[in-house]
Amino acid sequence: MPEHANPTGAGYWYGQSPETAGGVDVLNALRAYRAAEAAMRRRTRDSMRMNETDLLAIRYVMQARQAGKSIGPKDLSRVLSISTASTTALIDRLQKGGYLTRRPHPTDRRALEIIPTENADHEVRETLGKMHRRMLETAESLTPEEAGTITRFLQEMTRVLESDR
Amino acid sequence: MPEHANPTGAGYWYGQSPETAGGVDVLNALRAYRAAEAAMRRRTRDSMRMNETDLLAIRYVMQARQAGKSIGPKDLSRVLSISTASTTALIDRLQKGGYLTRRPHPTDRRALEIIPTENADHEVRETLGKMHRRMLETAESLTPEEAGTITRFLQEMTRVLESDR
DNA sequence: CGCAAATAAATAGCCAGCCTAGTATTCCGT
DNA sequence: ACGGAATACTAGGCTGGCTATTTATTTGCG
Repeated sequence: MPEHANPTGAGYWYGQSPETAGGVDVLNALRAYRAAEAAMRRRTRDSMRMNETDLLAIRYVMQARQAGKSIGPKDLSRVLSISTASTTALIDRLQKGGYLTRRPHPTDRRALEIIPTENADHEVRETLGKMHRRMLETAESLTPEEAGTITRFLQEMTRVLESDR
Repeated sequence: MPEHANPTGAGYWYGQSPETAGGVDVLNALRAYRAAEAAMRRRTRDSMRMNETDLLAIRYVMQARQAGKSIGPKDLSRVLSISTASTTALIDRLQKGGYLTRRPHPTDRRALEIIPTENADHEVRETLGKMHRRMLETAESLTPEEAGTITRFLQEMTRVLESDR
C-alpha cells in the first residue's frame, strides 16, 4: 500500500502546542525521516520492478545466505506473514525474474532451499549500497555521547510504540 | 503490503563491521524504531478495519478539516498518488464505513467536498491519541541539547535518503 | 456570446497479489 | 509400521489498485 503519501501531512499530529517546540521538533524530524525512508523504499521497489513483499523476501533470503543459513519457502512464509500459497507464488515471481532459484532440501525431501542468484546480490547492492554507506558514515561521525543519546531516544520511542500491543 | 515483516532481519545491512559499534548501534535502533512503527500502523489499520491508503486518506481529510480547508476527491487522488477512479472507490468504502460524507462543492457543481464524520474523528483519536501523547512526553523530556542532537541527526539522515532522488 | 477544450467524478472491466481450502508427498513419534 | 504433522503446491475467490470511457460542468478563446 501506498506508503508514499501525504506530503502535506506535516503539522497535524503534533502541531497543536506551540510552547512545546523542542519535543515537537524532534517528532517532526522523526516524521520527515520516516517519509523520506518510505519514499526511498518505493524508489528502490520501482527500479527493481518489485513489490514490497518481494523486496523483503529477497533481502531476507540474501541475509540468510550470507549468514550461512539454509532457508525455505516455509521460513519465508513465516517471516513475511503471508500464507504458504502466496509464498509459492512469490517464489515463482522471483524465480522468473532471475532473483533466486529453488533447490531440493538436502535431507528433507518435502522441503526446498531458496538460493539467491548472483544477479540478485549484485542488483540489491547496486541499488542500496551507496546510500547505506553514507548513512553509516553519518552515524559514525557522531560522538559516543551523541550516539548514546540518539540510541536511547529511539529505543524509548520503540518501547512506547510496543507498549500497547 | 506487508510492511509488517522481517522480525529477524536485524544484523545484515549494518552488521558487517564490528569495529564501528557506535554508529551501528544508532542505525540498529533506527531500524528497530521503524519496525515498531510499521507494526503499530498495521495494528491501527487492523483495529479500524482499513487498509493503509484508507487510513492515510482519513487522516488527510481530518487534517484538512481541522485547518479549515475544503477538500475533494481530486485532492485526495493527488495526495495519495492514486487515480481518480481508485479515489472514487476509496471514498465509497470510507463512506460506507461511516468515516466520511460527500457533499456538493459550494461553487463548482462538478466537484464534491469530503467531510469527516464525528465518528472518524473520535475513532482515530481513540486509537492513536494515547500513544501520541506518550511519544510527545518522551520527546519533551529531552534536554534542549539532546533534542538538538537528535533533530540534526534525523535531518541529516533524511538528507542522505533524499540525495539520490 | 458560443462553442471547444479542460476538469471532476463516476463506471466498466482488467490485473496483481493476497487469502482459504484442499491435495500429494514425506517425515517422525509412539 | 502407522497415523498425525509438516511442506509445497494448485484452484478459486476477494480486494484494491489500474486504464479507458462517460457524463456533467466550467473555463476560456475568438
